Amino acid sequence: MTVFEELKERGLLAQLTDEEEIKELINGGKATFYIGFDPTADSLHVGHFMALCLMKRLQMAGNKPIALIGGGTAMIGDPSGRSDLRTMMTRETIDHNGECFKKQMSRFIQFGEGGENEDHSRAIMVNNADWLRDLNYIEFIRDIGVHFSVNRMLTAECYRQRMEKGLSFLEFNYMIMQSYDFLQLYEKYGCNMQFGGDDQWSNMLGGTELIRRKLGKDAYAMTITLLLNSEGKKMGKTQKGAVWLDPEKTSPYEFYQYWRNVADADVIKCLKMLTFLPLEQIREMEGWEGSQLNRAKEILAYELTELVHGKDEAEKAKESARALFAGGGSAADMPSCRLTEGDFRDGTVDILDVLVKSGLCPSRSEARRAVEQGGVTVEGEKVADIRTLYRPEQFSGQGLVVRRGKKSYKRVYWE
RNA sequence: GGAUGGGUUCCCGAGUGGCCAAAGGGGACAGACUGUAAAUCUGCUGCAACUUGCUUCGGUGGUUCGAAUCCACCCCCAUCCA
Repeated sequence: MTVFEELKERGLLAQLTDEEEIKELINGGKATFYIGFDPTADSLHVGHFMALCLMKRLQMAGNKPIALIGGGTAMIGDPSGRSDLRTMMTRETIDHNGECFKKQMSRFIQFGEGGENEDHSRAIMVNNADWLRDLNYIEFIRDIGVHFSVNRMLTAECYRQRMEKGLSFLEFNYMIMQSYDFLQLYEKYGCNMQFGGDDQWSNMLGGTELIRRKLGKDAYAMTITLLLNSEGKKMGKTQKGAVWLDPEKTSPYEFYQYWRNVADADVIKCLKMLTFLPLEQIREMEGWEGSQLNRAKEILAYELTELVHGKDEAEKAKESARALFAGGGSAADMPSCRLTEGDFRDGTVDILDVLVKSGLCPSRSEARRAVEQGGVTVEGEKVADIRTLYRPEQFSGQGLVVRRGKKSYKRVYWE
């Protein structure tokens, strides 16, 4: 099976400028393609992960990836898919974030050193801050700006949505900057293709058109399907925010749990789009029904945790989850928290403080509610009274497993 | 710059002087049912205290026994005009 067929089969492809050409190029390993990442946070998240997987797949087929860190474009902010203005970030923050991206990406993609005899498919990383930040305004609009029609730009989906809510001139320029990136990469590295999320389509088209007008050459663009859940919302978001790839921001256990809990309707789609499991194996799972799908979710969670955090972490997360949900025995690797001297008053802590200190509840009021509604368990015993007290020695050794609701656990201990 | 309409608790959105911690919906959370799913039903949703206190309605001052509600100034948003 060719890469192109595989991508198609997995449901990753959304829009393409020229299907035949693109198929030819990527199947033959002749493409040099780029994907842009705006460093708007200090870690990549699940949304980026799809793009990284795509990069990896194409790299394995012999194509050369260029990871573009948007140190310049991040200073403007992409209006696509947003209903409000982004908060402006300082140059320092953007640069710091870019560095963080770089480290995380190196785990997935093979980067080269840039030597002459290097394999074509080694990836390179560039930062558009290098050519965007020092642009001269007049020169730029004369040179590049002439090629853009405002009338056309306004008809682009990403701007149309913003016509109601308001769109600043700053953000309006984003498309032009991104198009300019493509042109730069085309000239410098012979980059002939751009990939990105489906919400990037109009920005990407801007680039191919700019290259045609400016150089009279053809370049191609292809978008990948946005990973939406069955309710039509972007996946990888929780009420707490994004699901991060950085273990400090989203622990491997939480990461695992996120995928373990996807809706029935989404499992197969996620397996296809996010994992590297062979398609035959996934097709088999498609036939699974009812509670058997639970098994598929476990596979999904394991696979992804392994990809992102490694085998050890994936095993640990799986064991913890099994112990908590299936067995009841306490697992050593579940999230834990340590109490300190100051947490005890008159030699005791009440259950509410335990809940707050462990981060299971944000306030005593909420902790009180949780207990009153029968949602709190300590070592498997339901806590009925909000004034239940605990002594330090009860937390020694393995500590106590405190549970709030069905899915939030913390092992609370005291040295 | 001018005119008009707006800024309410996580979100949408009522509320035009006390009965407002603020209707209603959504979301989130908890319970029941399940498969760590969905749907459904119930509860709950500012903080702290066991029935009382404290902080909130763009900002700052003011009027009043009392203001989300009235007044002044300011900031921000939308629409129309320039």
